[in-house]
Amino acid sequence: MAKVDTSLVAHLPLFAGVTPEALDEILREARSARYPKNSAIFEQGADAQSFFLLLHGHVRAAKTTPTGEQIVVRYVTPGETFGLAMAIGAARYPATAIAVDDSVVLIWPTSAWPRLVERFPSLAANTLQAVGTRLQESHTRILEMSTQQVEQRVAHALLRLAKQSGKKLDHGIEIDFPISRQDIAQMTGTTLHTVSRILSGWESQGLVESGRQRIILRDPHGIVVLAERSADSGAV
Amino acid sequence: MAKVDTSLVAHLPLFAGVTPEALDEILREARSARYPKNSAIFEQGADAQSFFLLLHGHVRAAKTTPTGEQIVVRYVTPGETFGLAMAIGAARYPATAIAVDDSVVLIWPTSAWPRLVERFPSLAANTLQAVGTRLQESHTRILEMSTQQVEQRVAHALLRLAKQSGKKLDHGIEIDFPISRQDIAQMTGTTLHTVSRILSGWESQGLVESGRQRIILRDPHGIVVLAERSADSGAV
DNA sequence: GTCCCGTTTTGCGCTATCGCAAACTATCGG
DNA sequence: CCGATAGTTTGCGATAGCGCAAAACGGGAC
Repeated sequence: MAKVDTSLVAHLPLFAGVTPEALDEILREARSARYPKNSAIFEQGADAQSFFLLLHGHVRAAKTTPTGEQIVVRYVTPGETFGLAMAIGAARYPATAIAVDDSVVLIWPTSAWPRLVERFPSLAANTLQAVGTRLQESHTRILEMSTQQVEQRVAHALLRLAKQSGKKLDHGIEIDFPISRQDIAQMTGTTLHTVSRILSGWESQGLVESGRQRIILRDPHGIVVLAERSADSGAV
Repeated sequence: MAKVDTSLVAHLPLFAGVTPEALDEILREARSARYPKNSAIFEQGADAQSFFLLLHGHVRAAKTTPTGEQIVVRYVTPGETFGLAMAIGAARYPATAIAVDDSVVLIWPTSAWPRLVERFPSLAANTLQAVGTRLQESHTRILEMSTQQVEQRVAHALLRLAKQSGKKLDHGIEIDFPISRQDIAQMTGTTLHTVSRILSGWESQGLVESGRQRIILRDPHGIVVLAERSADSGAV
């Protein structure tokens, strides 16, 4: 099995408080794999046989209803873990994970988790922290969906994406992976039509520049203003 | 300090894998307190000086926007922990906790957490599991808010409450603590007006019986049917 | 027993947003 | 270079649910 270079991952929060030797031992249990753009890493409902650490690329986690509607649960960025079904004692994945870009991941068998946690308790503590943060973010999302209009929610979503995966250009911030109107709709609880209308509007105001699966925030601050604007303050 | 009886809490999932002696040691660091109905246990934004385990009663965790709108994040039932800001590395509480009934809690100083986790790693693992489950539930809630109509969301919310805190009566299931239309609205992302209308409708169909801060599901199965009904299938 | 206050009910107009339909357009494979 | 395909734009009703307002109600405090 190809050995994984510890220096690539040693600095990750996940491994905070883990000695280099221990890290080496942890990595020895992992294998790495590459997933091409648009390929599925695991499917909702499938046996949770592995958990993952994203090294490179971007992964979209989406949850589907019995009737086929989807929401995007989150975008995974390099350095984050995903597919931790075992952390909640679930035997099956609660969502589907798709590589939105060519992606490289480390893969551990789920069965290794209890042993790893026992030998390296800080893994559990670090994971708890990560999951707690995500819970936090979930609550914020619920709060937004409950209290804000679609335009503000979209603004917040874009700002979050830009912060997480924004590439600074001289003329703005570009979201660093392919993302469609539909994806944004599924992040904000609306339809691709409404997202399209909103982005068209913003584009004509010079706030964004966008195209097929591509969005550049030309005026991030202007979008912050939109995001914070309370429902009434009228336009134009 | 009054000693807490270990037998009351030994069976909780939180303490799974913890020996009786260890449990004793953990409990020695806690104090207990009683909060009367409608009193605040902690406020959003306050210094997270303690974390809590609910022994008796019910606690509502709510998150407030800068503009004053609220959502109910969850209802805490006996045996669950809350106020675990430290788990996500936060120095302040992200929500407000209110006792909705006379409630009894165990209280640990936040500062004790790192030491407890180090000495008793299963605490971290168990907490991770609990937090993971809540993350899961959050995602389900987001999915519902994104894809279902208000009536279905209210149906789901009531069923969840009934499952969590339902008291079986011969003529139905009663939700075991005071809950207003407003509370349900804040759980489902709607207004108290709409909730009131929906409950009135259900009441006239014999599905529920309700009054001031009180709801009895007379026909739980009928409500399940409502909850699962897809958007189109019309009424009457 | 009576008063007061928080909760609930209900009516009515309004509008943000959906849903459907159709045209348009980049991008990629060949 | 060109056609096919997936993604995007836009128009036009339809409507679920909000927001406001006001009345009715129930329960506890004294």
